[in-house]
Amino acid sequence: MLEKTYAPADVEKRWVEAWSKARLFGSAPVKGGRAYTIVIPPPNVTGALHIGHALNNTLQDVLIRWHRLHGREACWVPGTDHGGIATQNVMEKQLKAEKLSRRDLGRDAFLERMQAWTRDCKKTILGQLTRLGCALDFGREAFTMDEARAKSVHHAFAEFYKEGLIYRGARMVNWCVRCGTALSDIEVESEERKTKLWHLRYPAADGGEGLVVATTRPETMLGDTAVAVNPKDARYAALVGKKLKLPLTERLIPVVADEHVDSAFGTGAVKVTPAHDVNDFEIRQRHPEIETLQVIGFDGKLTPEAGKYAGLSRELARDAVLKDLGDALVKTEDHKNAVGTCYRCQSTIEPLVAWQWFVKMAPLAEKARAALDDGRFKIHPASWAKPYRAWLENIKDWCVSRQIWWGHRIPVWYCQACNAGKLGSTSELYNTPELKVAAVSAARPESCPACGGKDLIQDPDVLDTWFSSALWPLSVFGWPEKTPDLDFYYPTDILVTGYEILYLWVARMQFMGLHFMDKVPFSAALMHGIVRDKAGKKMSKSLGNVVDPLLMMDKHGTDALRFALVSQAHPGKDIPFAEDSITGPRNFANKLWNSTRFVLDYALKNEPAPEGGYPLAGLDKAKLEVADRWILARFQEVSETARKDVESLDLAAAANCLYGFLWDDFCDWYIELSKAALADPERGEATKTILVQVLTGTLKLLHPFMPFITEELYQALKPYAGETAEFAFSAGAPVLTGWEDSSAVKNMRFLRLAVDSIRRLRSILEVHPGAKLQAKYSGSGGWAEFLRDESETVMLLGRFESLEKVDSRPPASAAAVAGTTAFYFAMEGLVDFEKARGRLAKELERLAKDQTKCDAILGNKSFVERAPEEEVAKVRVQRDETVARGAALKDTLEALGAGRSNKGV
RNA sequence: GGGCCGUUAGCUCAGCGGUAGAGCGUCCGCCUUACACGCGGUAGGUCGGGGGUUCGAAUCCCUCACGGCCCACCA
Repeated sequence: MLEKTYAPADVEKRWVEAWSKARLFGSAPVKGGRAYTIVIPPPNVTGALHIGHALNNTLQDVLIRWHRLHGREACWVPGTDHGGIATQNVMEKQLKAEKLSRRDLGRDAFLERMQAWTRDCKKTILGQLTRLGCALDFGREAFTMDEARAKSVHHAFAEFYKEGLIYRGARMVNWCVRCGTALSDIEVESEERKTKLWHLRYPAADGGEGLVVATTRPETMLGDTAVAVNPKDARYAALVGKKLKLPLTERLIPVVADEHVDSAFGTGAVKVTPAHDVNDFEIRQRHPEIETLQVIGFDGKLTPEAGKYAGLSRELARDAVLKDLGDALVKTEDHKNAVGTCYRCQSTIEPLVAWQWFVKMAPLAEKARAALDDGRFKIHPASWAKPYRAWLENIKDWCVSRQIWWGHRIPVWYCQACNAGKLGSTSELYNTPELKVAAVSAARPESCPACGGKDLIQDPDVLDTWFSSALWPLSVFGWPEKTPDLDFYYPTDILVTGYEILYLWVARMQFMGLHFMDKVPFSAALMHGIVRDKAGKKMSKSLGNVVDPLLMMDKHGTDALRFALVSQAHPGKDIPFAEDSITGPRNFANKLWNSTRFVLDYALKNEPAPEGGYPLAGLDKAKLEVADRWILARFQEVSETARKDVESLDLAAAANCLYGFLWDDFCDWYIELSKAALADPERGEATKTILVQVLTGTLKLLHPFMPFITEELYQALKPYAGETAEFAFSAGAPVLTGWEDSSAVKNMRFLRLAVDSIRRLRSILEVHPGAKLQAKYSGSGGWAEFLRDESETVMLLGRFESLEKVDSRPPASAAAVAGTTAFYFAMEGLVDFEKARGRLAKELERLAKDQTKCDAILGNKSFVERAPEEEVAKVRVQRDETVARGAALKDTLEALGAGRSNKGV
């Protein structure tokens, strides 16, 4: 016997254990089987999971369970990501609390601490995923920095190197001063800031007035080595080729003409600082006569080249320079400017020239573009395809070296002898040009292949964390080994992730997969939105609007949380979420619970299940009643709709469709109707069968969305359903064919219309809900006959004591109308007549409006002539019904006028 | 500066060519023998503005406004 209210905690705990014990989610290649594979977007080992992870993983779990239910060899690979800079930052914060830095510890000790942290964090994360109900194949757990994944990374690096797709070069890179490393272009976020545009006068070397440049970064003027103007700009034509005197310094700098300069912006003259600005760097490449002077160092402080400003931070140097410029600062205006910031620590990016490792992207991107264009890869929603293609077509090389410690060490070795002492004892090579590579290998080579030297050092940098993530769909199946897993599961079926990492991750997986396997790593990507708060703001600790998924699970149940998230997760749309989003789904869980209680306790009276249960096959369709045929037809239709929704990746639509069916169709109507049918010895068995089968089937379809409660209820129902699967997970989808039945659907629609109408009238007349009325009905055509057969049903739902047919309206009766059929009941002693008259009058008004509208439409000749016949017929029927209802209401009003109120008498 | 998405009931969102829908909230009844995490009923919308196509438009086209996002080297 089930409790009255569903209590999730105990149920969830039990099934987590049972599933785990049964190794239910394990998967292995099956000959002739059809895989359905997903690799998890591995969460960074930076801490506990947040609600975004809950969404991401719930969606994947729905897909995995759904496809398992529908017969696929589902495999969901779990794992975590070492998380590079992000994770190192977490550790550095911890160290800071102990008043330590990573350099205090040294590289080895630091990495040891990182490993320990990682172990704990992985445990937390996998525990949380388990708690969320994720059907992950835990035997396949992977980590982006474990031994197997390291092999993939080293192999990919070596292959790229061999093919000339990876190279070391000096470029202007995005340098994060706080993190102390270079970043790739897409790891820089741009942030609009209110700042100033400063106008500075640079006098001519010959004593002339020179010109005025406009800048947003006055401190970099110390590194200016030229001024550029547009070649077509007549204002400055005479100055081109001349020298200017750079204020605050003794240096003379040339004026050059360059197409890049926009004459309309600022003063039309641009100061050129090749060491600290991407554009200026490029201008210098077009004008080799320009020198380069680095005045800001990798530590974010001014270099000795900056003279007396050396050692100041960028910010302080700006203040000092502006102060010292004096009259040379001719104007200051407000200006909005986009500033690059580090996506991991939000500090302002400094563009600096450094020696880094780069991956050549154009050839890789070209393959990805082709896969997109010929449909081998599809993005959902499709609106992301365009920006994705644009990105592929304008791609720049990928800076993959990071000057941090936590990551895959770059597998490159340099020979001291061959590099003529350039290496020294330094652990930083980003300032060291033109190094000769001795070997590309994970392990230390015996000796230098070129000179036989034994003094080899490994590149101190590590790879961008996204490099190993990019290989994830390959590496988790053992690539580069040709494993049976790789053969069976690759390419995977779908990748589910947030749109914010489309370029950082999704695109690069496409690159790697297409390059190394010549096959897309996944044929579809489902890009979901971000979970926001109810005001549409991103959740963040500083705003204090974060919702802890674990707390939600504890308070309302995991299934409720999952359903709340999925039922709002339309592809590509953000999800507004607050704790009250869960109450609806929580109530729904309870509804499932109680409908099962009804079937087991009330319908089946907890009798033991007969051998083989109550199979659908045992039904004789010819002997079924309208309601029976209707609910079966609806169920078949709903399973089909849900299947299509999942196929088109609109999981929210599938969830909502099942929700509506269970609550509205099954509970509100079928269960209510079954109460009479169960009492009828001729219909009892069939009704039990339908109750059991439709409920069990719905629970199975809901299982991917709400695995715990459906498992619990499935276990209770399965003997009655005649099922033998050990778990709902592997029970197979309900099989429904041949139950479509348009006449049952039509009849049921009429029945519902009739009951709705009766209920409305009862409510208008304030008939006590418990009062049983003596009712009569009249009507012509087929419905009258239908009602005779269904009088039991109408009596039950309309709460009538009796229902008999009459030819015309009994005097002093109220009438409820469905189509052209009317139900009457006496009003004697029932109502507050005044109030009822008011409401009836209002409804009459509405009907009159409807009728006018119908008449207008039908009076429109071109509509009648040109619209399809069935549309015209629809309006005609509607008009007739409106007229009939109006007449009945008028009668009722009249009767009310004749009657006497018993209120206040 | 380009591009994309959105603007529908008080709130959050479905609907995407045939008389405006759901959930939550409101209000009014009901502890009706599965469920008060419930049942029945009710109010509430010129579907962002303006044009156009069509017999008919929330739904297609154009345009404007307002949000949001992505991309971009205007110093």
